[in-house]
Amino acid sequence: MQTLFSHIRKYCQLSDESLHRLGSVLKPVELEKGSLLITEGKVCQHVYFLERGCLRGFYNVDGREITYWFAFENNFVTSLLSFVTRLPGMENIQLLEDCKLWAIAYDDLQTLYQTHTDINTLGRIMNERYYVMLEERFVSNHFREARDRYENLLARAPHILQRVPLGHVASYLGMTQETLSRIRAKS
Amino acid sequence: MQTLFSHIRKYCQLSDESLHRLGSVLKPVELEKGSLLITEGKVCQHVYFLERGCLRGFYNVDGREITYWFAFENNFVTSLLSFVTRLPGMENIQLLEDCKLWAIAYDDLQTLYQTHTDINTLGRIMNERYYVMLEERFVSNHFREARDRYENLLARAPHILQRVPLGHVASYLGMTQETLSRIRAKS
DNA sequence: CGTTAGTTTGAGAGGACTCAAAGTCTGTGG
DNA sequence: CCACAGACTTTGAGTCCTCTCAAACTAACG
Repeated sequence: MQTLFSHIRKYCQLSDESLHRLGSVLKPVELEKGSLLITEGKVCQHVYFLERGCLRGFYNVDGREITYWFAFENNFVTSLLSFVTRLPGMENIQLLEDCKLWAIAYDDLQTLYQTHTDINTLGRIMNERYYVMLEERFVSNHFREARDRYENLLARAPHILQRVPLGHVASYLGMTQETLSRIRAKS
Repeated sequence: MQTLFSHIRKYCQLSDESLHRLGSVLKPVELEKGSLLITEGKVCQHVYFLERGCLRGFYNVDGREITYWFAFENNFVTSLLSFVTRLPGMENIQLLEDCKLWAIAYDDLQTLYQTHTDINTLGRIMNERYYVMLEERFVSNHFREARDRYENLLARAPHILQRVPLGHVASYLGMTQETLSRIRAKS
């Protein structure tokens, strides 16, 4: 839990009282590689903090899995769309390694938002950061050539290639596994 | 300004005091079609509320303009990345019609966030909503065929096609203007 | 050492791109 | 009311990238 607290401290200062309250509603979760943390068709009830491991978010579009997000240590994870709208989401989140997480339930978080201003601020700041990251991803996906998208990823987040199966990365980059394999071969 | 207030009211209840304070820092802005509201290389200093008109956000990638966002009446507009990080952004925002906007400066907004809890909450909720919209866009862009992306747009936001030049829409959909024109011809 | 998951290689088809040119629409001034 | 300029859209032809389907290869693990 200290890992989470020191992660939070990077973005905003919480009072001891707020940290204590936050700590009291966090539940530890350990799951093994391959299992699904969040599945489509359900209302997402938790935000998770990923302390160890990595995972991917994916959609089923037209019979194929579209991976659009990876998370590694020290990141918050949820199906934000479903979590925020309280509607069933289309998103799946799958563990790519054995993971250690901390979960906070929707109702608990809303209560904290209302009772603790600094946690409300934390929520806003985290949201801003996630928006910004998604936007960066979005723009880099607009590179026309598959090769450019790959090289952009290589420059921006090479660690992804070291920990994630190629097929998922290819999907993340909007190309087939075969194309990505050929691009790498020619590097 | 009432337009803005009633827009806000849809998402969260602000106290009269908060509305009054918000109103006191808003500056009206009127600009004509074609002008740039935000340009790359600068730190974005404002969030705008678009009361009338429409505009687009675009990046210059590799010598060509990539339109990735449109905004119409009753939307907040900013270069969120630059606004949040306080770093120069790569984003441009251009008016596609004559527009009426309300501007709020960064410092004013931060002050309001600190002094008025309900405005902080509003900021968080707006961020959540914008994240969700971007994510939806992101996923719909993963449709493989250009035709599918077009039809998805047609189902989701047909008004865009009625108000925005085809070239921008094509860029928004990640295809050339010629391709989009041919797709429409075959519908 | 066999099984399975993951990656690479090959061949052929087709969609989207580029460059180029011809239409179409709209508003302005004569 | 017409003619024209400028912005926008469509059409054409040829090329190339990426896709699909298939099969072989490699690595990891029990």
